[in-house]
Amino acid sequence: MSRYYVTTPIYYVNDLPHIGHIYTTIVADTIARYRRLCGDEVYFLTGTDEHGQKIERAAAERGVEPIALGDKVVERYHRLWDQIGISHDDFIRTSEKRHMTGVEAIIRRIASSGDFYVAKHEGWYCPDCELYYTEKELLPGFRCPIHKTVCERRTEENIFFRLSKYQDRLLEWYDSDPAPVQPATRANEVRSFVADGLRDLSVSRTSVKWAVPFPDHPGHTVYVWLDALSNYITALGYGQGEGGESVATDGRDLYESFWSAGGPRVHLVGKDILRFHAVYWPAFLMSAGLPLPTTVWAHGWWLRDEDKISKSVGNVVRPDELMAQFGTDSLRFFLLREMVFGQDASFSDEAFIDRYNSDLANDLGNTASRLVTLARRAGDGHLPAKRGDGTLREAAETAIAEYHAAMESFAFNRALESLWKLLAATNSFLVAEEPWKKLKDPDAAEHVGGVLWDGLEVVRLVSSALLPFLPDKAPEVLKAIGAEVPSGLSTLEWGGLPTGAELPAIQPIFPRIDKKSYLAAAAGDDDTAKAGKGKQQPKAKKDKKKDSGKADQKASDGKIKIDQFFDVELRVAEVKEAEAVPKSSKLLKLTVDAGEDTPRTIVAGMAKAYEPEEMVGRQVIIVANLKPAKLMGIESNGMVLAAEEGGLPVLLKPSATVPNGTRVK
RNA sequence: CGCGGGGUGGAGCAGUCCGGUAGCUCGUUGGGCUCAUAACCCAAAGGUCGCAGGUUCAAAUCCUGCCCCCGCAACCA
Repeated sequence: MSRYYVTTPIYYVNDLPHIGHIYTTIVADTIARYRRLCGDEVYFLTGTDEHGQKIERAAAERGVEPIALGDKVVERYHRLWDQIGISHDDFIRTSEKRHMTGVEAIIRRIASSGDFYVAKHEGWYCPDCELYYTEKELLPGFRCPIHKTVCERRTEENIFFRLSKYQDRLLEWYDSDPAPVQPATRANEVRSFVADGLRDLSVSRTSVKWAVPFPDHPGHTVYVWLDALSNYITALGYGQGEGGESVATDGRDLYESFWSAGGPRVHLVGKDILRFHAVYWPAFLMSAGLPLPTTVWAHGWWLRDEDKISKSVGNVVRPDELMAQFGTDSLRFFLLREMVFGQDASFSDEAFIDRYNSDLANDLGNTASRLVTLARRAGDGHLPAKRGDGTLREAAETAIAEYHAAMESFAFNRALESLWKLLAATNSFLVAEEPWKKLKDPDAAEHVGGVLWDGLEVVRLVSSALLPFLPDKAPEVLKAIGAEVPSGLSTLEWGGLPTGAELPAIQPIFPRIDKKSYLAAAAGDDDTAKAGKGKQQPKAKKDKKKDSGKADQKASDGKIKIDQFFDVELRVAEVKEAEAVPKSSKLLKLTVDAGEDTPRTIVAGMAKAYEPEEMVGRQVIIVANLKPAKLMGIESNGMVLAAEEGGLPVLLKPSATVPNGTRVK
């Protein structure tokens, strides 16, 4: 028995919860429940990250206070976690006083070790965005990519953290045993990132108001990640005492118990934010002289292939609907069974249904069901009077041992596999024993009872082991076989099923899903959804990053005036030279004659469909009065028109040869 | 040399860190059973573990080189 601390990242309230958040949180919950089942004292933390410019701006757009925006999203999280059965002990919000006080305390400790310094930061600043852009991000002429206005060269004073100072200590930490960063491939990535050299980190902003004020530096606020990462200890009461010490909650000093006392401190994160957790956070803690986490575990992503989603009915992702229809436990089960923890995996309705039917409905549900029915017949509505303790016992003990080993290393899929191997062994055992043939034979009664008791005991063990995975359904199975819904250590030891007790009839706990009709219905929904949104959606997706101010020139019906069309100068041009652009998969550099004094260079995204050789001598239609732009460092003066089919361009050309430079209208 | 993921029976994937008869789910074929949620059991077919070298008694697994696929980014002006 020990103390165990497990956290999810705190989720940014700019985003509504999605499958990624759900996954991490379910994993953390499963770990927490497992540790509790093993008798550990567990503290499980999740929460929300609420500061920063994005929130500030999103709130301003809606004309509300940032905190109101946070409140709303937090409400969603609470509802969702409640629905999924997340058993967190605390939910921290970075907008809370307790957190902000704690952040201050951490910052003071870092400051006292001399790791902050003030320096100037210079860059291109857009006053409308209140943001710095790198030169790369700017449009030609140093214009803001969003507002198209000219950015100012501005200098800001920032507080920097001496991250570089911790390079060696971080490298040492990665190599310590047991390895704190998991899985190993991710640890290697982090190690090489650090080994390449660390630059000091700017940890304050003067442009962001919705943030923790930086202690002793009026006008500065704390960089969101320094703020956010601190939650892992501020939630435990760190730094909230008068002198910056930790403070007890409900009579317990949580920080002392779960952080500084030396038990496991596990951060679960998505691989996208590993760097913050495996580099910045430990460095902050080193500087503050505080203990580091024991494990930072980065998991993979749930993927879905856009093409597959639209083309094949079986691949539509709809966790909400699946949850609503088949219960949150089946989603929990799917996510943990299907993904090798640490790697990426893909999500599809079809895979979900297959898993559900074969694992939950058939192997678990049906096995429980056949055993209960048999036992009721054999025992006249009662559990067998005596235990069997036959060959299944050994199989069960092996499987449970494998399960524990897998759970210790977060190999959830393997833990589940072991349990399912045991269920298979049980079905196989039943067929070998054929208890249904001897139900009416009084001489065989004791033997049959033993066989059935053993089978049910396996179901009890498996269901108990599934409590962390299926907090809702596992107890149902246990009740259905006449077992206690257990707590404590002994639940996973052979022999917990009572004998002789009354056993009511069983109802299907995991009713089979009719895959065909579900997928057909889903396909129907999909078509309707497509018909409704079809027009804007692909476009909105493609342009979402670059373009948000373009639409305003169009009339509301989407039509333009003819003179607007004539603003576009289309001309016939002949390709004189063509070559592939080095290191580019899509671009060809063309030199074309548009009837002008000098040939012009156009860079066109057509390398996937056309070889440079076949372009030479060909006439194409170009937009001649397009503003020049740089592509892969080459200035392009115009654009070649093409129809797009299947993602590939198909060039336009005049149906008869005309002089170069001929106007097209 | 942009970053990352991957290439294992028909499909989807484990196994690779810590070499030792290649495994799971689904599907296919044949048989069995009839207690159970059209479920369950048995058997079979099907793989030169991307390619080529190397280390080793032994390589899917370790080393070297190479090929291919998929995301993302840069770049479809």
